[in-house]
Amino acid sequence: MQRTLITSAIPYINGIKHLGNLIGSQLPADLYARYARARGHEVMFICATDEHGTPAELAAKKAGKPVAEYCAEMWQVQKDLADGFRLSFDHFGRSSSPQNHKLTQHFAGKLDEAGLIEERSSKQVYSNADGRFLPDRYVEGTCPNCGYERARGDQCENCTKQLEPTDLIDPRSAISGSTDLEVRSTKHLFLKQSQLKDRLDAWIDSQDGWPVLTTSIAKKWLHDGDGLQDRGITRDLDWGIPVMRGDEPWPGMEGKVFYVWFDAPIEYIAGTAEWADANGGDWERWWRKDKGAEDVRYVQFMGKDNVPFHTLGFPATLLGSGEPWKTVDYLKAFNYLNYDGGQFSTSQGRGVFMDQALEILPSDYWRWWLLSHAPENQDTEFTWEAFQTDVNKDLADVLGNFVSRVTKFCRSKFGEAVPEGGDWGAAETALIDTLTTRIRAYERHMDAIEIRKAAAELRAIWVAGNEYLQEAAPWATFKTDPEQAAAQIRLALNLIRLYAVLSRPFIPDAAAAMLAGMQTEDDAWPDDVDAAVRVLAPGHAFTVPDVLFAKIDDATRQGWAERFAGGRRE
RNA sequence: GGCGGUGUAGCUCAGUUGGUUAGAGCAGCGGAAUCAUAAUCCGCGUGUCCGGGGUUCAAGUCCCUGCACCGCCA
Repeated sequence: MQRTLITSAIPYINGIKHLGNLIGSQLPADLYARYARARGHEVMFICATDEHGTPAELAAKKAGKPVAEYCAEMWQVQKDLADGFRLSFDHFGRSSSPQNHKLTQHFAGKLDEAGLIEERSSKQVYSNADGRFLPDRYVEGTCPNCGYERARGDQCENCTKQLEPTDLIDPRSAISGSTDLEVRSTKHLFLKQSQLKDRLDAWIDSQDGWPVLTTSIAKKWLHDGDGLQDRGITRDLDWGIPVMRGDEPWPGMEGKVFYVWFDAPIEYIAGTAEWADANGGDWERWWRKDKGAEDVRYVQFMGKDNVPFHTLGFPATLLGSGEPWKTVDYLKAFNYLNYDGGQFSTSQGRGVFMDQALEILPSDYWRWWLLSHAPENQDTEFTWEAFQTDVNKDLADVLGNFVSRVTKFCRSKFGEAVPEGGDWGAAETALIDTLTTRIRAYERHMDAIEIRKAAAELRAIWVAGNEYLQEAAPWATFKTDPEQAAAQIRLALNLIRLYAVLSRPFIPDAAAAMLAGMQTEDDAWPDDVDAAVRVLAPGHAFTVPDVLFAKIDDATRQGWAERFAGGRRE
């Protein structure tokens, strides 16, 4: 049995994600996971929340809660939304889990053993009023270059000049506004990625068929300027994974935690360990090549902004450890989804967020539109007009109406059971040939994770059913040859089951409703299409399903467009 | 500023290693059908493939250059 490990980039704990985030990793990962399962793969699909770092601390403070409590609550919120979108994770973990603490500390220890960790001193701004070190971006002040008064310590947003916090004039804490700041010396651990440059380069070269978007980003970071830079992997914060060398204390690092970007990808592994602890499974056979993971195919999904960390940062951790960890085999990166002529904006509340989306429509509408327009090759535009016409046409008219016309016609002429009698002829053979060709193409596109092409093929498969009905015209043949009409409608009823199986990765709820209507649990993949359209035998009872997809009318669409134009209130 | 990406039909997008009259869906126009969520099916595209050079027997597809938009810069 083919084994497939799938991870989606883990969403940050701070707040509800918008549809652009959803289509950038979690949703396509779910599509692939569902497809792989349908094809009989053994699948492990892992996602989690990314919980550490200063933004989480500040969000908790704003909410007036301890950070651990805040994260626990927000994890539940994100978990519920993931369920609402039918994201079929085998486990939705937390980067703050004990399993991740242990693994992150383990990796740090191994990297140190390999001579890849170096302690370095640096100067950093300390805020006496806040009682903490301030990350560069949380120091504000006047830009020495352009005089902008709200420049951040890493960069001036006004003139884009790269800055050091100590460059700022009249610096203050962005957290409290306090000007009681001082520069203190502090020690941090650095991962000497520069020493791994050639190994990473060779590793990337050895990958077959990676998307251009992926390799070009990775290569740029490897070769641009001075090449791959060493990276600080610790921070002076309270909230995070305490710095330890495996199980041992790390002298000089007391009170410090690992940087969120170091521990976050390790959560892919730790999340699998969380799954194993909860379900009694074995996580190492997914991740350790010496313990059974040699035959695993590992596929990652992420937005393009995440590519450097997955092609270089995380592999540096895995390869540098000197242990036989499973590394990614195929990495699928996405561009951005824009919203009605601009960007989705979390800060401005512009666009549709996951909770709002589920409030106004069932998840299948969103899943279908987003996946069939996935920003695979370039940024893609979401407009309400396009969403309305596409969803109405594809889901309500082409697919939903097909189910209606077939089941209702049968009910009125033959009753609610698959009719018997009659024979199939040239038209039926031609349809089965067409479907076979298209289903094989659909499989190729899904195997290659070419999502838009797969969606287009699936739609064409739906259309083929309508074409057949139009040509066969059972409503006409019924008048002259009821037996032939019975044979025709028998095939059409079987198409509903077939469509449910094929469509389930995209629209799981509608697919379930279709199978329920056909009163069958046979969801076998149609390796043999001719056999697949004979599963529902004469006499098999069915029910007419409710309308699968209600249409979106113009007034409703306009209302949504106005409601989501901006200014979401938290 | 540096780097990267994008620019193809009214709209959203496909166009493999350069090779027959540049494609799909939607929208639009015309027709057929009437089982169905006024839902379906068929037919219809003379598009400076952003502009300008160049390589080639042949370029949307390669090279140079200009323009526009977008992103990234740890």
